[in-house]
Amino acid sequence: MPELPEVETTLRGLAPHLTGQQVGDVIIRNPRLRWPIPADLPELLRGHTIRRMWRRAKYLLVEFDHGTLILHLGMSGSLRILTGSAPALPHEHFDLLLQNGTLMRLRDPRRFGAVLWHEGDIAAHPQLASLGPEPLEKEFTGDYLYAATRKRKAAIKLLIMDNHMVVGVGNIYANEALFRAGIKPQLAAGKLSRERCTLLCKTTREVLRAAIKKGGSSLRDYVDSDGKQGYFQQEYFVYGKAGEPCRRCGTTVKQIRQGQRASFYCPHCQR
DNA sequence: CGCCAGGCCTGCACGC
DNA sequence: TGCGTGCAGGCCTGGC
Repeated sequence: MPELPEVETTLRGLAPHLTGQQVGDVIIRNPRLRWPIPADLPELLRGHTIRRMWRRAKYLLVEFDHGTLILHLGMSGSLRILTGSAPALPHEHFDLLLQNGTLMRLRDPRRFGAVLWHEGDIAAHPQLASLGPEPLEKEFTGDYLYAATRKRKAAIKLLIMDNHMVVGVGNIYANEALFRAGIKPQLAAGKLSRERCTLLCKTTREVLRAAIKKGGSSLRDYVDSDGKQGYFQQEYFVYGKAGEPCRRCGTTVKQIRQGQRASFYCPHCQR
């Protein structure tokens, strides 16, 4: 279930293997992801060179001279590098073969992910055009968050998970960032002071950075690994801890539902 | 067996 | 009218 740190780690793992390489072939075993994988992708990519790989929100972008391959891991997707001819296992829907024998393989049991092709300005792509700032870039500041949440009655947790507000903050890290900031997830976003916005901005970056750092240490297993990527086994303060004592104060961690998703918080530490 | 997990798009209802 | 906002539904399968 990739959140931004997993996507970033995937990017860092893939980029050295793919950048500068020429595509030999594309294999689509099952095109039925969130949107169909374009059937003409093999013809589009064969012989073309990967110029650059980068990330916007949770979209992985593989740039060619004539367009961009957009990859999204959805909820259960993972990408890994293989060499030689590895037989495909169930749920391994898509391969990008390079002329040097390297193979990038997409596995996505739940098929919420996506493989798309876009020609022209990638920033104009419908899926990318209306995204908010990257949480780890300098545009995401306390002042920005403060301004963007004024008069908003929605719960702060829902808003920091909203890609128009800031991208890449999934359920786990939203819960953890709010705990670290001492902010109750149900609090109406518009009621946050500027100071608390600044703090939340800071803790959001902290939890994401810490997770990326953890992910980096598992990168050595990237090639020819068994492919089990999953979450980095990080110690969470509140996520998944309903009924357990808060690690900070001992109060029982509560679980509620917001926007059909589980929220966890400490009623004592978070106000 | 049924339910839940999760990202994120789409569509609906509402109010200014 | 049109937009921003706030909800809810839907897509999937593995694991409990």
